[in-house]
Amino acid sequence: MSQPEDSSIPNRFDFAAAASRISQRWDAAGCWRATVNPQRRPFTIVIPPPNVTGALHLGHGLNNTLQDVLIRTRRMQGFEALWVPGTDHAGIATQAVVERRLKEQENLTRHDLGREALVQRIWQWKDQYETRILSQLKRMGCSCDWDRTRFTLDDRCAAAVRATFYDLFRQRLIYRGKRLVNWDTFLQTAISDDEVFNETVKGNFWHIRYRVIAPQPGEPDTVEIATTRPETLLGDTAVAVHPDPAAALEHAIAQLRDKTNEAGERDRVELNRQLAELIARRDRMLPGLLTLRDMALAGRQLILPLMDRPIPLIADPWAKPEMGSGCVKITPAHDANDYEVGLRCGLPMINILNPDGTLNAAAGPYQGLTIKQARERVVAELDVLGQLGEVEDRDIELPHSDRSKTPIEPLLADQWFVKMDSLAQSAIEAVESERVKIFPTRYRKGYLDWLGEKRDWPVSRQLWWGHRIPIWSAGPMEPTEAEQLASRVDDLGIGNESLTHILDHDEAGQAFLFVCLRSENTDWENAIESLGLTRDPDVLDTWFSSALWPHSTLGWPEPTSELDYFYPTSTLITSRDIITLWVARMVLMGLNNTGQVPFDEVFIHPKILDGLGETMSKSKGNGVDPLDIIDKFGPDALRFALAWLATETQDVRMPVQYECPHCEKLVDQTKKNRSLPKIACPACGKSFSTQWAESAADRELPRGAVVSERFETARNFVNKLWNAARFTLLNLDDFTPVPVDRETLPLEDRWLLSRLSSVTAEVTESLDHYRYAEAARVLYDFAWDEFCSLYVEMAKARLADPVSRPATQTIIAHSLDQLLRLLHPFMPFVTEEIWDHLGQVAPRRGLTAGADDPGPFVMLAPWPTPDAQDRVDDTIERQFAVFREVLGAVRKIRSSQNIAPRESVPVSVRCDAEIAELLTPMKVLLESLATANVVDLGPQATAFPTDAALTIPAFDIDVHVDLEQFIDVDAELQRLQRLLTQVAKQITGKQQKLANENFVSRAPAQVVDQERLSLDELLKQQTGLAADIDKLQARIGT
RNA sequence: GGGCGAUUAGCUCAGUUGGUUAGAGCGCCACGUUGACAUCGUGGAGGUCACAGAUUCGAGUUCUGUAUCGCCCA
Repeated sequence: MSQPEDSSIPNRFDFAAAASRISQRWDAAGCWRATVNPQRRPFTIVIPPPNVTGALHLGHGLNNTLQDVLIRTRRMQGFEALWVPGTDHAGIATQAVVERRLKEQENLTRHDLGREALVQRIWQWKDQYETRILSQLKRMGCSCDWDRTRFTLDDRCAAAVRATFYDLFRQRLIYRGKRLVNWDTFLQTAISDDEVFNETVKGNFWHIRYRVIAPQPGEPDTVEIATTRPETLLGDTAVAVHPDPAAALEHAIAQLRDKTNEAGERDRVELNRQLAELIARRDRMLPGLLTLRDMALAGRQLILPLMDRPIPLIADPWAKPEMGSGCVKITPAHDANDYEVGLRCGLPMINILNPDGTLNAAAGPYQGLTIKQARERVVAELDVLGQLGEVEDRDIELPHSDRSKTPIEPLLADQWFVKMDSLAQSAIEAVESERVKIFPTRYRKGYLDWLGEKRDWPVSRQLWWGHRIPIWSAGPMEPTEAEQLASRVDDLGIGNESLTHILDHDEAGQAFLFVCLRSENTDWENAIESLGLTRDPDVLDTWFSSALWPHSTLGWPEPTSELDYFYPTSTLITSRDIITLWVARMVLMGLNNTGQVPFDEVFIHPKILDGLGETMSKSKGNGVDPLDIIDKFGPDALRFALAWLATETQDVRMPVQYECPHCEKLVDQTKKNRSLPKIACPACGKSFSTQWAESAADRELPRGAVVSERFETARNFVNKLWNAARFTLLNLDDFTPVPVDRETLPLEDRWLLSRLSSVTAEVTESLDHYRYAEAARVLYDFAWDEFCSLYVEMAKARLADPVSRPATQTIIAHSLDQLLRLLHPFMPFVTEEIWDHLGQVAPRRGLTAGADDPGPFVMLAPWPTPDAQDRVDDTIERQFAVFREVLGAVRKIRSSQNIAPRESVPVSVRCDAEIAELLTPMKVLLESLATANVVDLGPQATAFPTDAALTIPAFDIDVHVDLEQFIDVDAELQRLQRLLTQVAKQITGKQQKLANENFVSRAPAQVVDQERLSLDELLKQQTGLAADIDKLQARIGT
């Protein structure tokens, strides 16, 4: 054996140096590049484009690791594998971030800057973070086709957006309408329902009396309502009472009664009390409510306080007789429910708000006030008038903008909508028919339910950052005037492939002309504007462009060869929170634009939570930068750990610590410190910086690495692989592949090849079904417990023997080669680095005659397939299972006796003839791995005079160790007693089971037999143990 | 209020169709360092599988209910 000498291979994998070197090699060779290649089957993934609001965190780390594992596997499997990278402009989020900084750092608003300058600023921000994000992905090893990097606001995406908008507009699937939107008064834009969160705040419930105009005898002269937003009464257009209060109350009572009957003992008291109260309420209030109902039907009107405007008393089921006074004020322009009432009853809708949240002219004397000021004045003046009733304190669920964190005002506004009816239906059918398969399948329901509501999609955003809506409009005007204008637009001669328009009318009969242009063209735009049309100032919802991502990135609407070849894409890998916002919309837009689904499969992966169980997010500051982990543990450890954790049902909890760069103490990340730019170490008192450091002073501090013990396992695994490879490489210095005759190979070689086949099949199968964690576990266990701990150990002796050395080298080189391929998708850097070294000492390797040239990159090497020759050999795998049991038994006895590792012990193994035959050729292995001397093996083997024994009941084997030289009687007695207790417990259990008539008669005979057999074995074991104990005690006695 | 998921060792998580003694990593204990690896090796301790019922010869696994936590929707 050539002595493994001090070589150039270090005993730790220097991932920092290797990673950049390997990345450069991949880049130079274009390993990640995909081209239209009819010789191969395509496999395509589009990245869920990270938004450019900020840098990536571990959630993205997981998402992109899983994509890269898949794309690397498919590439090795011979597919033309394309992974399209890119980023998302994230309209409102990015603009909000930039605006916030503008305010903080320069005390300027976007209006101070103007549209063009603000957009300029946002582009700068985008450039900075796009660079950051792409470099994060590259350092993680993501094998995207970087030449195809896209941005949702780039020219190609813009062309796709324009073409889509034009098409939908022409199909009348885009329309303009007045809708109640969530108005963010801070950002001055409408935001979608998905960007709203509810927060409970302390507020009041004001009771207000409205006077009745000309009440008839027996009728009240005021009607009381209650509201949490008294200032909105300025926009009231009605007060409602329930049309059938008696029935409504009976219904409420019946419901409560049912609930009471079903409730448990504990809740019943409270429910009964509520029930009594409700019945009392009915008795007390019903006559009054009936009167009010009749008044409404008779057309009675009220005087709106402060505005002195008559408004009708109406009958509408929105008024709940079981709540408050039973009457409710109706403000259709500022409340979603009231809006519905307004539509039902044909009420006027009076908008009292300006975009900035101050009141407008419709609020009369209150014009110009903020909402808060108006509220105070309205309440004060009502009080003076004597129309203010009770004022209650109350917790109120108030919608807030997720973007500005300020309260939302519901506001009636002109918006563009996408009509969802047929589009949503197509996306529903795509999933129901399994043209798009969603994994895990439980996520189908949410997708289908959401689409099933078919709510029209408001796509206008009152922002400056985004795809500007390609609509020019004129109006209101007389219909004839509009028609004339339309024909003048036609006369521009742009052609109806590029320009389309519609005429619309409002309730008052006034006309509007809307012109849509299919592509960007300054001349046409100028011509249209010279006719007096003006361009819509709004931009489109970000998701509009994201919805096109799978086809726009491949060139649509141009009929590119890429689109033809790579589309539909194969798999989309994303996280569950955007199934509706994004996945559903991609499906329906893909179908509309291309007639095909955008992807065949969707895999939804778990989320990474912080140590407190909260999702990581940029705004919370608990996001861990993957680069921190890479710096500390290496990119392979990051990836392997994330894949290892990505099981199907559980989100991943990831407690992290900062490592103080001064004293190396770990500081837990907490709610308090997680968003600070610098942290003072509680141990040594010195400060260090975090990823949030911005000021020059903070940046000068040494950086505190973010660590988590959850990456250590993977880091250690990388190192284990590295060292197993190092051992192999050091033993291949004189290597030339030799032909291998499988039939005559030593047992351990055949075992390893069989295991390699099993593992290949398991890993391939797991990855095909997105079971990343399972694949990672199988590889980890195989590489560590079987390849390293067993095979490498067994190979040591054979490598030392010149006769067996060449064949052993051939097998170990081949096995390492295969293992590297299987691990490559998870750990691309360390495997590529080892591959390079392996290529130098074993440029040709493998088991076929003459061996193969495996090529310069494992990244491009063919994925292993278990072929017929390497078939799984169950007999050998069982044989090794027996062997490992025997090995473990010897080691356990040694350990319990504290026998020094170097001391060889005599061993005798009693077993049946068949097992003896299996184990005999493995005697040498047993002796070397257990430091033992096997003196007897077979049915005739017996105990030693001074003996320690362990029974392996599953195989009916007794392992004896001669303790003559080593006996520690007390230790041995202790061990035996412990065993005896365990065995006795099991015996009792089995005896009870077998005494059970039901079990014996009803369980399958096979199971019963097995129980009998194992009871017999246990009893034998018990007898043996008792005898051993007696013997030892006798020994003490003598 | 509706939907989905979770609850297994001190911590973070596996556990396939119900069937021997419920596993892993980390942490803990004991022993071990002259050659691949201390980012290591060998062995050990540690679990009423959230709780209560039901089905079954047999339940971590199936069903029902309860509690707690998380996410989504209203």
